[in-house]
Amino acid sequence: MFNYQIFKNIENHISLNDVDKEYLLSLFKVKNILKKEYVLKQGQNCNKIYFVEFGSLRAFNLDDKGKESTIMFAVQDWWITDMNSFINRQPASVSIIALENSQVIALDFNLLEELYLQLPKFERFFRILFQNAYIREQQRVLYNISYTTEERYYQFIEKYPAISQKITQKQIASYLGVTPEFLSSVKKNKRS
Amino acid sequence: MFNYQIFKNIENHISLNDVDKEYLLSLFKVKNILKKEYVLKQGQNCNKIYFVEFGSLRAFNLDDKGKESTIMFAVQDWWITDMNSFINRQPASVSIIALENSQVIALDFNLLEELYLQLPKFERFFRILFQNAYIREQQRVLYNISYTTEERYYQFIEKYPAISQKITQKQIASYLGVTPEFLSSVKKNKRS
DNA sequence: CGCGACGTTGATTTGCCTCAACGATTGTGG
DNA sequence: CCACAATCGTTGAGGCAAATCAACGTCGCG
Repeated sequence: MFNYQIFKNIENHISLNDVDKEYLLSLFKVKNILKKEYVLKQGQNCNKIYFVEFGSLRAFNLDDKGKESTIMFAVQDWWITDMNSFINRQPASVSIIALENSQVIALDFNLLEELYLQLPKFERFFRILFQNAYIREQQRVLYNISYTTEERYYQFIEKYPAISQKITQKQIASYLGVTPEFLSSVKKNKRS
Repeated sequence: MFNYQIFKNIENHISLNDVDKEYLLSLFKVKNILKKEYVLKQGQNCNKIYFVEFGSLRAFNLDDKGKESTIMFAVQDWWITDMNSFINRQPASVSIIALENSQVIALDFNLLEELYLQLPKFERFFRILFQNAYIREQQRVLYNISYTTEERYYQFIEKYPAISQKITQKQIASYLGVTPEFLSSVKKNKRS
């Protein structure tokens, strides 16, 4: 029961004893999700944060013109949610969908708040988690505003090879913020 | 001595007694910065995080073609650093410069690590700080890849009026990732 | 087998950049 | 305090980057 991936993930930053793990298991909800099944739908209130035990998910926004923009992918060992919706109790601006059959561990907002009080070391764990997430997003902003599409494409597949294997060209394009047609033409003019 | 802005900022999320404040004061370095003075130069190792007591700063990347990309602005009551450099001990990918005469409070990386150990409630404080920073950056990514330049311009000045007052068109353009000339032409075709 | 989504290609249009020029503002040294 | 230099914001011409739209072969799935 204790050999969930999530414990290893947490123990990268803080230590857990068996009592902690028992307690955590009482908070977690393990969910199996089918390919193409939605974990969250845009507009809903998102009150859970998810950890991917195995499989892969995609979070994307759908605008009023029908254009999809991929905010993030999550493969094994990643955390994912609509953070603004989760923290500030706002309607979600993204949907989260499974790219393949997956297993996630869901942690409810109120239970997480309770966890912070019961085991303050989780403040540290999530401090480090958010710190890294912030760094990643800040670098992504820099790439978006200062690099070309070609550069961003190759940076993406080099930085996230595990993700790149599981997704389509169309999905990478929506992550980069370009059309699939344009990404296709960029790839044709191979790396100079 | 205790009436620094930074204490109010911290007390938005955790409570401080006078002993805490004394201790904090021993960690802080208060710095006055002149307009156009650099707080951090790209390439250096950044081992400090800064809180803006008053004034305003700008963090920007300079690429090999001489193009500036503004990563963030910080006015009174904001925290700013090159987070990747600060946390991962990497060379900074941005410079930070004062837009006007300013006062910042600098906190050293090692002293912050010490602070986490001495006063664990600061894990909570920075957990919340990074959580919010992550949410902001994630929304900025979404804006970047799914909205037009015109939309992003008006969103920026509505969201950050205090910042908008203090900066030039050129700086907004470099934050949005477009040229000053193009931003100028966008503004001419006023909001339809 | 047949449908629908995907990846590609090409033609056309639009968004945005580059470069150059200009007046207006700001800053600076004498 | 003035004169000059530097930077800023704007405008316009031309070129490239990227979107749009339509067409077509391929593949996975029911």
